[in-house]
Amino acid sequence: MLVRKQGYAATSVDEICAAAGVSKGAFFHHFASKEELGVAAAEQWTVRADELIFTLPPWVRIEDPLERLLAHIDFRMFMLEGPPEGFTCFVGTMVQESFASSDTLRRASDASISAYCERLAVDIEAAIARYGIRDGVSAISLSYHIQAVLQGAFIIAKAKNSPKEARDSVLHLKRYIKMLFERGETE
Amino acid sequence: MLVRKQGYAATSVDEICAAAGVSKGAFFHHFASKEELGVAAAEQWTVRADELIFTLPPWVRIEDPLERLLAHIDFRMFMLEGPPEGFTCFVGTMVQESFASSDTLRRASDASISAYCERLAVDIEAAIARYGIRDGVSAISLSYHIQAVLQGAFIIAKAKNSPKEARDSVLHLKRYIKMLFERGETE
DNA sequence: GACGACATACCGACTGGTTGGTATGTTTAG
DNA sequence: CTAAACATACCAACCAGTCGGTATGTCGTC
Repeated sequence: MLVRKQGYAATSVDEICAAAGVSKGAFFHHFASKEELGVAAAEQWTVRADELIFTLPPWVRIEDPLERLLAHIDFRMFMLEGPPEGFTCFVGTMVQESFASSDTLRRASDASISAYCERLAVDIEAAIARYGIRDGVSAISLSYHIQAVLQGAFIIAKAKNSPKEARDSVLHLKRYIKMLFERGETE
Repeated sequence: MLVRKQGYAATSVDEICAAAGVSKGAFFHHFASKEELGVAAAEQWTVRADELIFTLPPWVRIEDPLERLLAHIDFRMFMLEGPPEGFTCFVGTMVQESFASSDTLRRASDASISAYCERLAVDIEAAIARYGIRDGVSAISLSYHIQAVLQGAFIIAKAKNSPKEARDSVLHLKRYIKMLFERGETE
């Protein structure tokens, strides 16, 4: 999607229509406003991201939940190579633009991010159940932390116009997760 | 600054002029374009952030570099309370909007972020020299990781409209740093 | 199966307002 | 007197959103 590359505000309805090959009349027939498109796009993004990350890749069938989690991190790190429109999180970008101007868009973005984090927390929970974890860290808070590191890595990668520093940051995340699970007490 | 709250694209030159109490003529007398204002704002942000984080707070005079680093993390976490315009990183937000449309703005944002990270790396380097660190982690890469976690935490806080998850993420970062330095081999 | 009544999908010219930027005039300081 | 600092009025381009119109069903009724 164009909006993913350019941002929500920077992409006009005319551009969207031209790229999608539809008329402006058709656009406003299906969406009452540009904002409504943003909400729909966020919902679709939730579905697509879930597929792309939790369904399609082969490593999602790794049995060991901790190994699966680490493979997940590796996968996200691998995505940092290549152009920003390949790794950028659509809702992460949109929420920064819209949280001040549109609560509707903010909520839609939040819903998408939360859905991802809650899905990821399931795997983390399984890993904790099997291996235990240090300091009684909760699955959901670690999940949000992973999300935060990734979002931050995207920003660094865009600013640097290079994936190097971002990749290193995700490596730090991976090391942290390993450390949390090694010697973690099973309760 | 208004741009910090609303974002670069979402803030018009007229608004900026009204808020600053100057006429549009005066604005374009000082800046050739809106983009040039963005660059100047990024430069000013570098200075202000350095003061706000590395000069003014009392804890910058803590002698132990590791304790100082951890106090720094606590400080950033504390900033997450309160409204977004209080904790938001101006250049972090701007780079997301502009990296696709203006390389000039992207470079200006990068310069600001890099300046912060390099300054922080000095403290980290001192901590490593005194205590050693696990896995031969480099000061500058840890510095960028800290930056990434903070930027990511800002996004989460904005999406959730609450600092809770973001605060927890920074706590994870703090735990990670502690773990890196505990039992680190001094070379 | 023929007919009108109504609904849905779609088109693209148009509008009112906003945008970044300019042209031109006025004030102020050295 | 001059040049920089500022103000005012203005512009063309662009923006999201509207509106009258058309083409294509798809019902119910006789």
